[in-house]
Amino acid sequence: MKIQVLDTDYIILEDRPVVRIFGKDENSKTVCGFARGYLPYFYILPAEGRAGDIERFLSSKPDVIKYEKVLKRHPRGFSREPKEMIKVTLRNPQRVSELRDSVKTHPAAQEVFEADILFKYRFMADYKISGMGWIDMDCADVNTHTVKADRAVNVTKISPVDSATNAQMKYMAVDIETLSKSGGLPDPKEDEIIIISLSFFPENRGQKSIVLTTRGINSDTVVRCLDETEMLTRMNAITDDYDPDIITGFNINNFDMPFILKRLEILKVPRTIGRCSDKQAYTKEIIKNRARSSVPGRVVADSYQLVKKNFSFKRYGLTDVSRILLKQEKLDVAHSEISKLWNSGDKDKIARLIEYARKDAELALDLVVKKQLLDKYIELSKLSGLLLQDSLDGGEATRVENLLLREFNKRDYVMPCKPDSSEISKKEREKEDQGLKGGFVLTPKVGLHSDGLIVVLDFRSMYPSIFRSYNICPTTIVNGPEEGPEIIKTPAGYKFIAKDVQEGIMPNILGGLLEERSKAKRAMKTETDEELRKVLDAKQLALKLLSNSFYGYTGYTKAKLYILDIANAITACGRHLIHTVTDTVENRFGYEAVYGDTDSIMIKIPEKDLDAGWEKGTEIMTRINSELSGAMQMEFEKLFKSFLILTKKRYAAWKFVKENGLWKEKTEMKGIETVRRDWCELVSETMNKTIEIILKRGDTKEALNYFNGVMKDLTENKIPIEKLVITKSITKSPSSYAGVQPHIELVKKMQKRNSQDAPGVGDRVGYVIIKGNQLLSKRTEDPDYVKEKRLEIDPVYYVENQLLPPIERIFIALGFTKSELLGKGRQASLMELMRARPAQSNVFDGFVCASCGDIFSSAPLTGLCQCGGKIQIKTPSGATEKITVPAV
DNA sequence: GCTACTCGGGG
DNA sequence: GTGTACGAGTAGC
Repeated sequence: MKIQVLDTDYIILEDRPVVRIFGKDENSKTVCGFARGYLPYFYILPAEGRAGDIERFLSSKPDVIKYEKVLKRHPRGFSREPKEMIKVTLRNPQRVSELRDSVKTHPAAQEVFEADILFKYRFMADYKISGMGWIDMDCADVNTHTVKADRAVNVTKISPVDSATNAQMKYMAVDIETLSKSGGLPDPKEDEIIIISLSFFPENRGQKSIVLTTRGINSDTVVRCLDETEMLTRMNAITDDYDPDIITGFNINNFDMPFILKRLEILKVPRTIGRCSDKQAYTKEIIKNRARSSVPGRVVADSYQLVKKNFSFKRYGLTDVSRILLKQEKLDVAHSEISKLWNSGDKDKIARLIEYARKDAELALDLVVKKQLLDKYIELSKLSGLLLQDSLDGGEATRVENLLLREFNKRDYVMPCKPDSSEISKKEREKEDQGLKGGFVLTPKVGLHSDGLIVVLDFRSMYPSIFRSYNICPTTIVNGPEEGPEIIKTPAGYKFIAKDVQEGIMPNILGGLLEERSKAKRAMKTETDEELRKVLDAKQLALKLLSNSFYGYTGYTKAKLYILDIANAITACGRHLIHTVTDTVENRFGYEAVYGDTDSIMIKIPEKDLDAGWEKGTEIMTRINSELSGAMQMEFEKLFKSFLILTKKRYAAWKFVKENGLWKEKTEMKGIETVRRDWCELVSETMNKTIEIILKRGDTKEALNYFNGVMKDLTENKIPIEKLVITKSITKSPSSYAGVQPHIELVKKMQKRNSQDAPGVGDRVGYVIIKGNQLLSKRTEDPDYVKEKRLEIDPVYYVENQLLPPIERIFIALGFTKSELLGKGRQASLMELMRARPAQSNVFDGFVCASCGDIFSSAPLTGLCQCGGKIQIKTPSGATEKITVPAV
């Protein structure tokens, strides 16, 4: 029988482990296979001549079933011969850590290997099983009540099957509504769940969603329950019946799942939402705000976490995320309204709350299903071997390590154990002293380049290719004084054994990954089915991610194979390469390299026509590549028609790419933020427009005029207030804030006006800064209130604190001075004064009234204090400068 | 310019 | 479960 592996775990039966494999067969039926007879083991390298002592020690241990001498290769440092090690086999995985720790401290043991590999992964590695991979099992049906599956079987033989297909998965999204007694976030110890909404893909018995509730009216998709206990019991029953493979929800890992599990525990309802009755689901909060759930036989995938990892947005609330990604609206119910609706006694209001909950679960589901958010992680599982759950939750190091284990074992190498905390701090100190140098960044020719084209050349997969071309691997590193033809010396002087003597494992793995990636990319070009094309793209991305993780892994102090020399060897090769290329381009070809970072170089050519530039770029690429070794080649894929460089790592470019013989253009920005959560929309809009004018029209004067126009509109109150709203969130009760914070001051104000509608803890407050002569933080105001009362916004604040800082960087790179930037005119001269002072000296600290001593962060436009006194410039020393701020 | 600390998302 | 844990963005020197 063939199944796709979704999850594995093990149970202990008669003091021996039984591995359980949960999967889906070709008809998408659920299968659970039991594999008996597989036992945990690890390796010991005895100190010189002390193998006998180790054996005597092991023979005294009742947990040990057997031990035997085996020949294994040490993973660190090149050696021609394997070493004699002792392989210990135990009966129970749970006893391994104890034995491992006692062996580690035994004086006759030099090093212990593979003694910290999860039993299920030990099993999967030995049987070549990957998460989401297909296997063929010889098996016989078995009767059991311990697992919930369409079929349960005893497995006698397993072999991996190579298949790119995926079984149809069943998805269920969960969303709960709760009421909070405290007023803050609900607490499962205190507060109960009032609504559970579940949504399904594919449909569950013809229904897209079901809402469980203790109030409201029964219908096809609304189930009225007596109490919370019944609601939770029914949720369990629905889960059993529908039998989802994937459980999702928006922020389910940090809210819904822990909440539900805690309520189940408190109400003594079994927590068996997984595919077995003998193991409860659990969540563990690792560090604050970082919980992870485990539901046996299923996968918990948090759509919030998936969106956050795969898209770059300003905010990640369900409202914004579904609007952008799904073009769907969430039903809006402010959380303060939930209890009002719930307790209203009004059927319609309760129905509205029910539909709100339903929509939330549907959106959470749609995100995962419609945006195919799991595809990349499914591919990562197939490649690395990790279970899907761990591909979703784990980091890059976990993936690399799991893959390394399999590949090392294939060639009789053993993997080291993870370093303990004292070893990690030792490595951190080493890394601190020796340092890990990064890529080389060419000094940029700051400013606008629009007099000709820019040819952009990149090394494709630079670091992975360096592993390959220098045969860099922990297993090939040579540390002694040896030299000679068998040894490759890298530019920084690190040495590795030549590939024809012995190929490194990392170079070998990377060769496979790079090849697979080009295959996937090629297949993508001809694939017409949109769905399949997306899967190929996910695979291609997974391959890129995984191959790019190897370099970082070797420099990660918690890695089993952290080797700083390798990380340093790689970046040094990279710097050497890009250096050589730059030198060739500038000194031999006679072009100007205007910028470059790590693996890329931007070359200015006189041609202005795109096709001519394309020809020239290709020629430059060919000339460079003919001088490089075959393994390291540069690619020419894009031209910049104009290129605005602000500093290292910050630039904007008008990019042109040739696709199927046609030119496609795009603005490319690196390191220039146009959206930031503490900037109002006007800033983003003005920045984008300014950059666009500069790049596409090449007219810096026009850009400046545009900017001056925005400032003018601002002072003349012509900017819609919506574009001036700044949002910040309230994280704790307003009274407990130590300092004065603008948005908190506004909340206090709003509470005084109407405590009912004032935002509370956890809410985001949108505010604007209005004119006035008080401290900035006192001049925050509710945008609606401003509209209603026709208050004026403070243009000085918006120019000074919002617009100017980012825009100034752009104009300064273009060679403008601040006074040119601020223009002339009465208001502007004040702005100029405010701007100029802190730049000249850093004694500027705000404004002060000469008569009453009131302090202002920005000067009142009247130039006078409320008391009528003159405003002067204040310095930190307390001394007030004699300069009086002119009135406007 | 760098390092330390905070906060997200959910009700 | 043979366990292990974030990361961007902002404030503060």
